[in-house]
Amino acid sequence: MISEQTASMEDYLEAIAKLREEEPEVRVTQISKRLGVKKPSVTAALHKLSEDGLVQHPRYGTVELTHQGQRIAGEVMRRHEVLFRFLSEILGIDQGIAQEDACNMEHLLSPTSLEKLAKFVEFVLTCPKGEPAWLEAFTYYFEHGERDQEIVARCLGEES
Amino acid sequence: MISEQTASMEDYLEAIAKLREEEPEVRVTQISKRLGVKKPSVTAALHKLSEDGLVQHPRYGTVELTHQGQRIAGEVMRRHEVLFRFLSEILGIDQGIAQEDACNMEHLLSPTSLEKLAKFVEFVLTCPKGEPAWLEAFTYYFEHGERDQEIVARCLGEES
DNA sequence: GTAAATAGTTAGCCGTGTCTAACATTTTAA
DNA sequence: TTAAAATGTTAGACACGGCTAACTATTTAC
Repeated sequence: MISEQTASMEDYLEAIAKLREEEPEVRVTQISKRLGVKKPSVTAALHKLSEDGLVQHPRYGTVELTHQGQRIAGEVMRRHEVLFRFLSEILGIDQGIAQEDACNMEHLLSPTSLEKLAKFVEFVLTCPKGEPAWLEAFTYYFEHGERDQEIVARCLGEES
Repeated sequence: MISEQTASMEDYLEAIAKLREEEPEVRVTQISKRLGVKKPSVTAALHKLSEDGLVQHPRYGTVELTHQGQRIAGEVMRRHEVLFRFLSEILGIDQGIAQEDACNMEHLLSPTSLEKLAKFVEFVLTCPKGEPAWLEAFTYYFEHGERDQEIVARCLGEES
């Protein structure tokens, strides 16, 4: 019942959880394809996760997450989601790259940073009147290398 | 002259570069202490980096980065710096945790995301009139769970 | 119902990166 | 100048997480 998992094991848990959302049965071959690893690697990983009480996997059978496994998979997916949204929706990064980066970093973000980042994303994207002026200003700044004075003035409002 | 390095090797390069900033001579023991690994691990790493043309290291001697090594170390440090500033100065995360998270993620951020994030940090922190109102608004939002209407109004300016 | 195809496992290998124990070198200080 | 301390290396082990080759079990199709 060990819960601290390596990045690799977290990837397996996440893959199983995602596959489970798509199909009623999860099998070694699906996991293998999804993660781009060979089947014996999956078998080995499942064996380890099984020992840690995170998956159930009868020989030649289907794969199920235990409650613990689901909990961890959920945490990983949440980190992925938050990172992905930050990268794609706030920084405006191409979705493919954002997915890749989120996949890589999702194993390393501390709980503290996760919560702050989640709030930050939520704050920005649920801003009254939609996307705030400063996000627009950032896009302009990134593309042109300098600020658009008109947007800046709008951003600063009556303080300017 | 291979340049794609693992996270671990990047850590060594970064540590050497940082130590070199502090002292005129870099030795195995310093690297060992800084990274929290035993000396034989350092020796092994230096051997590999030496083969890749990234460090110079005579037996029992001091460690120097080659130009290539410096270049890579510089890139890692830049990624670290950008991540750290984002986490600590924008999200307002405790410096210790921000350092840790930056250390972990610095090996994984894609060039695209790095540039966007760098611009984002620069944009926010060099905003005319200092810290923009929305950063203040975010802090309030994070701490209280809801928006301060007065700040929102200020943030939105004449658009509201 | 049996043969072929598919799915899954086992065994054994490899590279990475860590460690300890033992040895070698260099530096320091008496 | 030489003995002790500090520094660094080598050798060998181990965990992790991939791989291939060969085997076993299950499913499919005739």
